[in-house]
Order: sequence, then structure tokens, then C-alpha cells
Amino acid sequence: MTRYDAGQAEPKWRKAWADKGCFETDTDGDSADTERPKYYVLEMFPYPSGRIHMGHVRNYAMGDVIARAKRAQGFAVLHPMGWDAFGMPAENAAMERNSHPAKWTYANIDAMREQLKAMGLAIDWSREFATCDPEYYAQQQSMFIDFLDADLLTRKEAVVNWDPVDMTVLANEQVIDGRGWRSGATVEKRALTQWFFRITDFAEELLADIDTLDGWPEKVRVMQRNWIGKSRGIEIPFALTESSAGMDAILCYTTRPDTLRGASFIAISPEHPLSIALSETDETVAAFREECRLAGTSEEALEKAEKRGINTGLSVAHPVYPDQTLPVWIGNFVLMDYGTGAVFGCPAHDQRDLDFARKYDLPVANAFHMPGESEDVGTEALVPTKAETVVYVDHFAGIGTTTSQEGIDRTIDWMEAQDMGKGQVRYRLRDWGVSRQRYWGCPIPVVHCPDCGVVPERKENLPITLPEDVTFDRPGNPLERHPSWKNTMCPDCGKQAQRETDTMDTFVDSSWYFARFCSPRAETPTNRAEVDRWLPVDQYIGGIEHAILHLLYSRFFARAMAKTGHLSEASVEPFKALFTQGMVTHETYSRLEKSDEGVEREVFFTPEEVTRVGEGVWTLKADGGPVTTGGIVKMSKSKRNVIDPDDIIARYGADTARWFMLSDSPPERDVEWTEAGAEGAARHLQRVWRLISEAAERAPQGGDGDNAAEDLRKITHRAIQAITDDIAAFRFNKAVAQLYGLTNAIAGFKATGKAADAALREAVNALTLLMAPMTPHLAEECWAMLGHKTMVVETDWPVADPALLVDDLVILPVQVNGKKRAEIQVAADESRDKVEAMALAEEAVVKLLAGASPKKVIVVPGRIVNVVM
RNA sequence: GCGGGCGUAGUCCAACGGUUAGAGACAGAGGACUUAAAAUCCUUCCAGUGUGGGUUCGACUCCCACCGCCCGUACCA
Repeated sequence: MTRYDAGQAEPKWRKAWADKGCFETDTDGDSADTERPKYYVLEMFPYPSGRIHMGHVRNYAMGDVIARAKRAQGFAVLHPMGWDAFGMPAENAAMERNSHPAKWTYANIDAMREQLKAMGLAIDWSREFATCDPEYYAQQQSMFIDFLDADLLTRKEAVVNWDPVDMTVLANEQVIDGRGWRSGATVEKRALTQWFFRITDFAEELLADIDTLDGWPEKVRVMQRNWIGKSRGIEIPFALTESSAGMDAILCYTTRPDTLRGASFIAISPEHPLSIALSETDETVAAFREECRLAGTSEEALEKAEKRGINTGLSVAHPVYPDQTLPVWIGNFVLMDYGTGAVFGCPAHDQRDLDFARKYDLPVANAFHMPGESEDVGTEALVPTKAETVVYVDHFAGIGTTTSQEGIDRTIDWMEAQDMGKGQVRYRLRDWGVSRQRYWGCPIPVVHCPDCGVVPERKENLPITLPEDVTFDRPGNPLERHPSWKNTMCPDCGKQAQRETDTMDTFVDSSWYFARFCSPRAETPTNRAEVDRWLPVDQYIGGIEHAILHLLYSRFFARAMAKTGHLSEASVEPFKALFTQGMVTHETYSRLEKSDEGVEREVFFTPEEVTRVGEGVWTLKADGGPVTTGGIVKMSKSKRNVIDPDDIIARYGADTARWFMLSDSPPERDVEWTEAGAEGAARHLQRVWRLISEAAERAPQGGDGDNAAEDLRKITHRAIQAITDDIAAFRFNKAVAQLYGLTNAIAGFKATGKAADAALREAVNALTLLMAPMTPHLAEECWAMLGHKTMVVETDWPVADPALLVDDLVILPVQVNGKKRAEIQVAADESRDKVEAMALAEEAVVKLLAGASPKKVIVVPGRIVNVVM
């Protein structure tokens, strides 16, 4: 018996698709594509790290299923691929190899492109680009200038982490215990003037429009809402009883002014101007500030919840009850960069304030109680949700029993009317700082002129390309120290001037690539006809780790592009539907080993290094010693549980990898890669091939056969319906299970005769077409074997015959008091009365009723009959 | 703390509020074929849905509480 040889068949079919340009999306108007409805499916483009991993395989397999199914279903599909190619790893690699980031990046792209192609993805490769291509970033620079003109950008000072040895800015994640991750030098805070996108101008719009994103997971929508973090509150000045450090009052921000009756102290941040002023004359304040500063940089987690403070000795008047005074404390828990850096403490309704008050023996007074209760707060603060109704105690604005939200709103109105404070809407969202003091990014196209100041580069001078003659043998930004690159002329006055040497955050690159795919070679950022046709992306697929930043930035960018005419208003939400897929996990193998210094640590082994010797028992091949199987965790280098997709494709073929990635686990959940599972997948694909080759060779048979042919037809058409629905709903695991079911039915089909021949033929044709989105190469091979002259990719999706989806006769269970007692066979559309009569006539039912009449008879058409007595 | 999700056979997973909880896969057991092995085929074991209430004629499914696990997020005033 011959076997399916994926290694031989897969390249053959990929070549056939490529030769025919099957996946190139025609947009030139002379193809049928423009007449068909459009469908844009996009997976988050990869960073060219060097090799694809199983997470990519899963991500792109899912997108490919959608792309292929939609194509077969008559859509003009846009399914492109590109590279998120700027970023630090390329610079690090250049440093290590004394090479150039571009060299490393493009070599990685070449390698990964081959790997992705080996997966057999239905991608329009003619649209490929990398964000580090000057052709791409030239357009980004052009848009940057448009954004500048449209006042979507601003320059302001921001504090950054500065590594004095590497002479570079570090991201927060690169600062470990206050030191640079690479140099180990103590990181300094430095204020630099940087570019910011004015995303906060869109805070309200970005928040409100989340409600329209009904194709997004609720989880992601919640995360975006929280990130934007809208709150309505009020700024209240608390007058100091005697002015200090030139201040007459402390301005506090609160979202709970309704609890002002319970205010018992003021807490200011150690970084508050008043704290700083006091520390100059008061040593204890200075010491406390120093303590807080150090604690801030070390592991906060270690001593979290420890709320500490010192009394300044100052006091303020209560704004509503002026004869009351409140002490002013400096609290380590008050953040300078949120609100005003000063809060009033209301211990009764804030656990943190309560802990603080109990510790330092400050008064606790309730501002409200729950209805029907009047106990005062003990060790737990009373913090009901804002929607809950509470009973205010002796409220200064005359509020009685109402929800907290109502209480807050009315208090703010009242206080504004009394001129006691200013109502405010605040957002947690900050403007998006995009300046990076790095080489491998998109240069910011502005010039610094001694006379004219900051001047945007002229568009005809774009792109401002990165110089190639740079080295990474010294710390710092190569653009900064390049001998000539930054010297230029002022676009306005023509005098000697200097280029900006900062480059853009790589999130900028990925914030509009989906639009560029619509016309990747256009000489403007977008071609309006093309983006209007293709956007929004109908289905976006990627990891949950991008739930906030990438997606929020893209939403902002689409709005900014609409404002500057690069997109239509209809596309301000760039991703109509979003799917976040789970991770690929694998078992880990490890043992504790002593290092030379005698320190015990966990050493991990790769799956190839261990052998399974029994149920859950593993040994190391090298020494035969036992290893423990650890958790099933995301594939990672540190846990050494990575399976290389190349190895899997070489051993079993791409279809097996795709099939297994889509089996079993629901796509949004994690999937565990197991050797046994992969082998099972490969075995199944062999079985399908064998069954179809047998069916293809089956000689026509005489005779009439029996009902089996009709049964197979029903199974076939039900599978068509179910799989079509499952794919559309991202239930790939169920679609796969259905395909197993159909395969089993075909394997068990032994009927002979003309009708049987036809039914079998129909079944194997359907099986082939239905499998094609998951295992496209195998499907082509089978399709050819079945004698078809065209390819599967040129063939329409099968359509279920509704007549075969319903049974004429159905068997209904008859329950008595919820327990099944009998069965009746009735016509599917039989009347209720008739069904009820038949059920009541059943011998078992008659017996149980024993002459009594039933209390109730429930007939669920096509489902069940329940007799209640 | 808060927010979200998940608890069903040894494992991964199914089950419009409806039959005796089972579509499918993995693993296990037995057998057939074979000189043998691989491959293939056949047969088969195993759970009553985390716990406790409630709603319902009927609950894996809906509601409430609790337990466990996972993810996200936070001194946000």
C-alpha cells in the first residue's frame, strides 16, 4: 500500500498555486474580484526574530482557514503578510556581531518568509513589505508631517530612564533593580524634550466607540476601557490654617466628594511641592522622602500594603465645616503623577485610608451606611459599588437615600455652586510619547534650526533615510555621532541646521500597516479608493498581549489618518472583528542539579533529550537518570520546551502541523503540543488519503443498494452545514471533530449499488473540500486523485441541501415526570395534539398514569414529550 | 483588592434548557492480519458534569453563594 508523501506533494501544490497567482488579490478592475464582496482577514504581522515558532503556526493557520473558506465562499479576500521590522533586537544583534541591523533583519525576513511559505498559507505575497523598508517609512514620515500640521502632535518634556554608560534611554522593562539591564549602571532620571501624539484628545471618543466594537472579545473591551480610565471628580482646595512654603491651600482631587463628611486627614505625596519645601528645613521630612524614594526603586511588592506617613504638623480647614481642621500628613501611598498629588483621607470608605487612620490613630466617621444598618466602620471600610443605594448621614448638600453615583454627581454640582471646587473629568490615558534615542527606527522628519526652531522637513525631501555607514561598537545613538548625517539645511530659511536624531517608537509602524496593505506601493501613504474598498479589516487575529497598546494606538491612528484625509471616517475603527488566540504550551522536563558553587538550581531539558519510560515517568537520554515532568507552560527558550515548526513540517508536513494546531482545544484557549497528538494528526491525514484513493479507484457497482446511501448523504450534508457554521464562528476544534466524524462514516460505508457509488462520491468530494482550509495540500492531492481537472482553490465551497438536513420521521422520547418511559415515532411536522395523544396512548404511560389524568403535558416539537402527573 | 475566564472520563474537548451526558481526538486494554515488526483494521474499559442552594415539567446549560485554577490589572484617591 502506498502512502501519502507530504514532503513530495506539498511543494508541488504550493508551486501550482503560486504559478497561477491564486492568492493575489486583483484590484485593477478587470478581474471579477471587484464585483465580489470584499473580505479582509489579517493576522498580526510578525517581528522578524529569525525563526517562526508554534505560536505563529497557530495564528497563521487560523487566519488561513478563514481566508481559504471565505475565498471558496465567493468573497474577494485580502490576506497579506509583512514584517514589523524595526526595533531593539536588531541593534543588539548588530552590537554582538559587529554588523548592521538591516543585514540581520533582512536575513531573518528571508528565512522566516521561507518558513511561512512552507506552511502553505493563502497569502498575497505580492503585497509584502517590511516596516524598515524606506518605501514604507517614507510614507510614515509624510504622515508625521501631516499630523504635525493638523496639531495631532506636540513636543513636551518627559522624564526618561537614562543609562549613563550605554548613553541610551531605557524602557521601564529594561531597568532592573534601578540598573540598566545591559550595562548594570545605575539608571538616572532625565528630562528630555520629546514628541507626543495627542491621543488624549481622543480619549472620550476612543472610550465611547468601544461600545460599537461588538466583534471584539468583551475582555479586550474591558481592558481598553480601564486603560483609558475615565473618572468624574472634583478638585477641592483645602485652605491651610497658616500658609507654608508660600502656599495658602492644598489642592486635592477626589472622585468621592460625597464622603467629605468623613474626611479626617490630608495626605500629600512625598514628591508634592509642599513636601519638598518642608524637607529643606525639616530633617525628618527629608529622611522620610529619601526613604520613599529608595523604596520606590526597589521591589515594591515586598512591602506592599505597608502604608506609612509622617505628620507635618500643618493643618487645613474643612471646606464644608470650616471650624473643623484636618491634619496634613505625608503618605508614601500618594502618587504625585495622578490627580494633584494630594488627597483627603476618608477612612470609613477607603480601606487604604482606614489602615492609615488605624495605624496613626486618626478619627473615623461614616459618611453613609447601607440601608437598614447603622454600624460604624470597624476594621473594614464600607465600599459599596457606585450603583448601590446608600443612606447618607447628615449630608451637607442635603442628600438622603440614593446611589453613590447619584450622591457623587449631586455633591459635585452643589460644591461647584458654592464655589468650593471645580468638577473635572480625568483620564488615566496619557499622551503617547514616540521619541526613541535609537538608530533602528523611523527617523523623525524634522529639522532643528537655530533661527526657526523646530521645522518639519519638506515632503519632497522624504524619505529621510537611515545612514548605512554606522557602527555599533560604541554606546549611544549612531545617528547622534554620525559625522555628517544630521547636518542639513533649514527647510524654511536655508541656513545650516541639524536633523532630529530621534526615531519613532515601533508601535507607530504597526499602527497603520493594515492600511498600507491595501496599496503597498502607492506613492502616498494610502490610496483612498483602495482603503475605502478594503477597510475596515473584517477579521483581525492575534495574541491577547496586544489587547491594549497596539490596538489602542491603531484606533487612534485611524482617527488621525481620517483627520488628515488618509482614510475615510467610515474606517476610524480599523478592526471590525478581533479574535485573540491562546498560546501553545508544552510539558517541561527538569531536575535539580548542583552547580560548581554548590547552589541547587532547576535545570531544564528539551523534549529530545528525554525518553518516556512509563506513565508520567521520564529519564534523561544522556545518563538514564530520572527527570521530573513539570508544568505545561507556554513554549519558551528558558523552559526549553520549544518545538520547532521546521522539524514538524519536515517530519510530517505542514498539513499535519496545521491540523493539529486546530484540533481539540478551542482557539481562544491554550493548546498543548504533544508528540502523540501530532502523530495522531499525521495518522489521520494518511487515513483520509487512503480512503479517498480507495474511493477514487472503486469500480462502479451494480445493484440497487439500500438506505445506507441515503444515510451517508444525510451525514455528508449535515457535516457541510456544521463545518461551514463552525468555521464562521471560530470553532475550529469542532469543525475538525466533524471532519473526523465524516471520515469515520465514509470508512464504515460498505453499501454497494449505483446510489451508493454516487453517495460515496459526494461524500469524498465534500470531505476534500471541507478539509481544504485546514489541510490545503492534502486536499489538492485528493481532489486530483478524484479526477478533478481544476484545483480546490478554484472550486466553490459545498452547499448543504436543506432537504437532507431534516428527517421526515423523528423519534421522540416520552417522559413521565422527567424520566424517559417510552419512545414514539412521528412525522417531523406532526401536530402537537396528535403527538400528545400518541404519547398518552403509549402502554408504559397508560400504566404509570393508572387511570388518572395528567396534570400537564409538555410537547417540545421535534424534541421531547413530558407527561407531568 | 478589582475585572475577566475556566472547572464534564486518565488527558484534551463536545452536548439550541430536553432522550440513558458523548460528536471527536489522545492515552490504555484485548483481538485480527504478519515469520516478526511497522502500518492498518476491529472490539473495549472508564465519568454523571468542583461544592451547596434556587428557578423549572425538565439544569452540564439559567440565578445565588462558596471552593479551586488561569489570565489581566492596581497604592488611580
